[in-house]
Formats: sequence, structure tokens, C-alpha cells
Amino acid sequence: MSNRDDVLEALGEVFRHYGYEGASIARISAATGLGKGSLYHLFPGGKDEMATAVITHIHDWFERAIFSPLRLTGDTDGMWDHVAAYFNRGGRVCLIGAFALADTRDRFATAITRYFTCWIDALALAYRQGGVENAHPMAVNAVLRVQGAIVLSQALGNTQPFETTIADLRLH
Amino acid sequence: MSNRDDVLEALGEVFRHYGYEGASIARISAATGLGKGSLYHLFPGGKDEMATAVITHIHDWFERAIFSPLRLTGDTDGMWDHVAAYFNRGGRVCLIGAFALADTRDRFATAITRYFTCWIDALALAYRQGGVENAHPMAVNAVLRVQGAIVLSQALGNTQPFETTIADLRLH
DNA sequence: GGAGAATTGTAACGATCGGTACAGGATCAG
DNA sequence: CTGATCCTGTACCGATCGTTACAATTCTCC
Repeated sequence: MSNRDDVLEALGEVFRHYGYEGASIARISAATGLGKGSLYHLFPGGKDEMATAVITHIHDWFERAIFSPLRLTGDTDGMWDHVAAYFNRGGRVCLIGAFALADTRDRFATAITRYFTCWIDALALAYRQGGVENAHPMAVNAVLRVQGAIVLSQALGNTQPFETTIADLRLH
Repeated sequence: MSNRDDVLEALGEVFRHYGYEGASIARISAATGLGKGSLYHLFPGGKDEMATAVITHIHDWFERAIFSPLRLTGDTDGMWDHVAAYFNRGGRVCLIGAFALADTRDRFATAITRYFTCWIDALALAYRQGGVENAHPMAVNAVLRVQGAIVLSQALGNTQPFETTIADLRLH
């Protein structure tokens, strides 16, 4: 595992798949190919710091690929393309959404709130630029439906709920 | 803790709050007031059986309070009342939805799929009885939005997304 | 009351948990 | 080449994990 971004990427997949408690250092070590020594050298704060770093990494990616373009260009269509690709058409879980459901929500509360607030606000701004009324409630609803679509697609083992939700969200 | 239902209720809260991995036997013992001996007497299959029993218990409650009335009377308004109360206006996590996001989804796949399928089908039937077109996609969307509303309400520490979602879903 | 079953608390099991210590390899400037 | 710094594999720490075993207690029914 060469650079820090690759490590954070692999780290994210482990947290995504097993949750915070289920992501043991042994599993993380296996997934990243890094021994405990390297892991604790990179993240002296241990698991807590690893999770914080992953959340920050994800937020940074969204900021660059989604939030910022949304604010600058107001291009919602392009955003849905990126969102659909990122979440692998409902086959990939939203780590931050998953963390919001368990006791991890309290530990990473500010980062979790920030992620969703940024997304909603950026989308609301884009809607407003497009002349949409009630832009903020619409943005809340849109983000909410993406999260629900992921849950349902995972639960049913079927990407259709996600696909039709994204298709529907594109209409506005 | 007197009867089995009370135990399952307390058990559910532990799984809800800490997730499957985070719900240790020690925590479960403390939450239920039952020693390890009693726990393994009630659930010889250990944690796995506890989780299965909780999921079944939840499904049974929904079947009685929500799915069945929905199929028989088609009263969607009454359903939303029960749903809002059960999920404490977004303050209470959907255990089965949460299980669908991590590796627990594979372990309890059939029960998870069954829960959501029952809900969607019952709601679709009610919509159809009410003369709604595209009843099934509408039902999928409604259940999906409830799940998303829970995620977002938890993430923001704010019940408003849940409240407005339920209010909106009542309109159809 | 007393035999038998059902329930319970306690102690212990091996395994694994997150985290630490540290010796030695790799790397690089001088 | 030398010394210092960075990096990493390994062994180990106490604590806790899920589970088992079992003796003691409580309950049930005759």
C-alpha cells in the first residue's frame, strides 16, 4: 500500500463492510497489507483516529467531486452521475450514514452532521439557482431519499430502488 | 425481567444502540438484568439466536400492528401514526434497516428481505385499494423515505426530517 | 414435604480485542 | 561510510470477547 489515500480507501471499505466495532485491527491490517506497527505509526490515535481520518477523507472527496461543483455550477445532473457511481448503484453503503445509526454517531457527531449539512446546503443552493421554490426542504428530501435507497437496495439485495430513486431525483 | 417479550424488547434496544458486534453479552446481561446462565438458557444458540429472535419479534409486531391492518383495511393514515410512534419521530433507529447496512445483512439476509418485502407489499396493496396508480413503486418509495428519514434525523440529531417526511407521505 | 425439572449465578475456557514496546531494516543527508 | 530518522514486523500486554460447565437455587407438581 503506497500512499496514504490508498490506505484510507481500503480502511473505508473495512469500516463500511464490518462497521466500527466489527472492523478489528487484525482485519484492517489484512485489508491494508500494513502491520500493526505501520498502522499505529500512521494513526497514533488508534482506531478512533483511523475512523476520523476516513470520514474526513470521504468528506474531502465529496467536497471536491460533488459539493463544490454543485455550489459553483449548480449542475445537479452531473452530481447524480457522481453519486450513483460512488455508491455503486446502491451496492456500496454510505459509511457516514451507517455511522449515524449506531453509537458511533455520538463519537463522530460533528463530522457526521457536517457531511450531511454540507451536502444539503450545496444542493439547496443549486436548486435555488435553478429557480426551484422550497429549495432547502427539497434538498433535505433528496439526500434523505439517497440514504433510504441505499438501505433498501442493501436490504433487498437489489439495486433497483436506488436506480429508480436517482432517476426520479434527476427530474428536479 | 419477567416474560420473554420484555427480554426481547430490551435486547432490541441494545442491538439498536450498539449494533450487532457492539452488543456484547456483558452489555446485554446488564440491559436485561439476566445473567449469562439465563441468557444462554433462553437462547442456546447464543448471540446469533438472540438477534434472530429480536428480528422475528420485531417482524411479528409489525405484522400485527402495521402489515395486517394495512392489508385488511387499507388505512394508510393509521399506519403512519403507528410508524411515527414506533420510530419515536426519527429518534429510534430501525434495527432491521441498520442490520442491512453491515455484514450482518448476509447473516440475516432472508429475515431482512422478508421484513421489507412484507411492508412494501402490504402498503402497495393498500395504495391499490385506494385507487392509486403505480402502487408498488409508490410503496417502495414510501418505505425507502422512512428509512432515509431515520438516517438523516439521526445524523443531524434533529427529528424534523422524519416529521416532514411522514407528513408528506400522509398526502398519498 | 420431597422428588424432579427449570432456572440462575459464578467461575473459568481459549480466542481475540485494542494498544504498546522495541529491535532491526530501510532510507537519506552529509 | 556514518549517523540519524523513518518505517515496520514481532512479541507481548491486560482486558474483554462469546461460550461452556456446573453447582446452587428456585420452582412445579404429586
